[in-house]
Amino acid sequence: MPITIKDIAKRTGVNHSTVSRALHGSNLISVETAERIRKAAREMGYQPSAAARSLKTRRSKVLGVIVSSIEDPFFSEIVFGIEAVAQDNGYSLFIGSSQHDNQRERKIVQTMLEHRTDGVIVCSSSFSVEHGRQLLDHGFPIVVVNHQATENFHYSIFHDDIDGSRQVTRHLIGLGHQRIAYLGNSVSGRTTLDRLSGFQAEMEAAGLPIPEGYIQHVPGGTALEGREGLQHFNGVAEFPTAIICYNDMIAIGLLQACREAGIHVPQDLSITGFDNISFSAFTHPPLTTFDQPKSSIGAEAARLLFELIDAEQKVTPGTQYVKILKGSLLVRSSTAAVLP
Amino acid sequence: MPITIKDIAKRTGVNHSTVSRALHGSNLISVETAERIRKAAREMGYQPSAAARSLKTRRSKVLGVIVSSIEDPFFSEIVFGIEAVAQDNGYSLFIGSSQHDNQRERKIVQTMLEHRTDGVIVCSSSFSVEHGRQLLDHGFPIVVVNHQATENFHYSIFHDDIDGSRQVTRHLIGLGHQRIAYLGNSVSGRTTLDRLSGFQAEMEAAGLPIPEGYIQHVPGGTALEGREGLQHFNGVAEFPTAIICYNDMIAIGLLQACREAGIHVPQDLSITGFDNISFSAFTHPPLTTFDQPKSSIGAEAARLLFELIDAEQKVTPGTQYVKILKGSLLVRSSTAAVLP
DNA sequence: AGATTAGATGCACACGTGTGCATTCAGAGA
DNA sequence: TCTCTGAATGCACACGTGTGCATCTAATCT
Repeated sequence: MPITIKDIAKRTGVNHSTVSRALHGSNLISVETAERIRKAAREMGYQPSAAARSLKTRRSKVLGVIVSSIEDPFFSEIVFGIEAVAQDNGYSLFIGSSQHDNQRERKIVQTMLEHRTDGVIVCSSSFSVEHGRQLLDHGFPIVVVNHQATENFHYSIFHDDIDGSRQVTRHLIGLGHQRIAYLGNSVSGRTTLDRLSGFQAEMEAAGLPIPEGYIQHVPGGTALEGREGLQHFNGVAEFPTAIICYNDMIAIGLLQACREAGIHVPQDLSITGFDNISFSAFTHPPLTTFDQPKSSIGAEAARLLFELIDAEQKVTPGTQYVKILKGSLLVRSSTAAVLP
Repeated sequence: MPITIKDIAKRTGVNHSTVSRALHGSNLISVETAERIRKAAREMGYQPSAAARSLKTRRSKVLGVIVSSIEDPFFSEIVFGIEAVAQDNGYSLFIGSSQHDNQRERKIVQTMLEHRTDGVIVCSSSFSVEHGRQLLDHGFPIVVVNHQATENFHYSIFHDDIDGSRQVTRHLIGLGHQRIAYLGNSVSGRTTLDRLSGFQAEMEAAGLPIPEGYIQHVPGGTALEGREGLQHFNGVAEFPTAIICYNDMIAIGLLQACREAGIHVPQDLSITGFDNISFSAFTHPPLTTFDQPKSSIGAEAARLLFELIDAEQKVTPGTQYVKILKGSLLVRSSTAAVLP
């Protein structure tokens, strides 16, 4: 049976409301009694009941985080950034990973609703519009991270994928590459399209053509899908000298497939990733990639959400707030100058 | 302003207690009114308040999970197993990652206490005894996973590291290796010691000596520490033909260091990992490792915890329950027969 | 000395839900 | 017709906390 403020009140001979005020540092209470009460609370090992507090204050001091898969190192670094900011503001996190499963997503949203989470951060590109609407209808402030359907949510944090992709492409062009291909992820929506258009824009700026079949998409973002990618390019007229991959995991799979096929990276083929997950430093060869500021993205999302919570929906409706963060190119050893 | 059962009561013209019973499927309520109430609840978009419910029932329907670092793929797979069982039982998870930081750990424990989590699963080998005691003093059921100080907690789930390590060692001996070294992680306590003693036991059973300097420890379990490992063995009289690593990440770092030093794996040196994190299938060469049933371990921990919750501390005190799970050897390409 | 004021504390209600007990009502049995 | 029984529903309190208002005391002012 946990200790309550009434227990403390009984022991110190005051009313429970006095205890409540003393523990909140209210200046209505004299310093001596306040100190006496705090001392008793410490000695008795008092821990306030979050349930009772949030029932009364209508603030749960909890943020909901919905992520497609928590074991994906990309997302866990974003969560890391969120958690730091949340802790600084005295908030805890409710994390749910949907695993791209609508049923699980439903249960997670249900949990957020029941726990009256003060706000929700969505880091799942596949998050369904229906569930988003459900949260919004219940008045939940929402911030989405890298989401495709930005028109459905008013507050988003984005990474500048176009800029990142241009930097990667420019790096390859600078190394003398002319036949550069793009291997995308067809299920990731806006993100893959931005990276594709950044690639296209930079190629066009350099006056380089993109041959037939040089733009391919695999249905997913894991290493297994990356392995499949190689087969696509084996079918084109002239094999590329460089392949830009949608993300690190695809690049890693492609790397393995190339090794098995006797294609040497970077001598025969340059390969680039995207995201800079921690593992990409330990591939063979270490992967040239684009370092997305994952932790900052998470932190920024949390900060924006806290602003919304403080504003209590008093922001003018109809406005759309979008914050765009930039990353930086990380050159390792999977790219090299093209042979003359 | 969320919908409450009183709102539903007003609309259907009954008392709120009738609504409460109807939504719980109590047979005190006539089927017609119950259906009428449920219909109204659906239409109004009612979501019960977790705070109010847990305040009244003294059950939060939330499990706490304390993990040392959530971005470690090893832990996230365990969490995955926990989450599945929790969801089946109508529970949600409160996840906190301590990052081996006592201050953060304190905040996490605080959160669990305030939210009156129905139980706690600890997956952090560095979890402090002091915080464990604090949770126990407040009557929290605790299940620890792979924890070193098992004597402080009554309920634990373990992976059979001794057996696993013996299987790995036997595999190498079967390939003809005689000079086998062990690269451990000095900060991981019991786990590394068990893996070490499994190695020693199997070597002794095969009548093989372990030369001076063949047992080394690095202060951590990441790839960077694995890289350091190579230097240790460069100093010994005769270089080993195989190195058993504490875990996959260390093996991956060692693999990279070997490549840079011109040591060919597995021709010159066999290397084994431990845990089978998803990434180990994509190293070069793919890593031979021991597949720890991470998801099952998490699931088993959750099941045990639910038993404790149901028993409501009615278990006889002083008893110690330990469940041990076994994994299986996974042979890939980082090990090979020793050259004659 | 009496009136006023500021400071400190208690009282009582509210938050949303669950549940023991009382109450009502209809139908069955005597 | 009257009593009894069981089904269905309402009443009221409790869970732990926060807060507006009332109350009380002692100090200050006129």
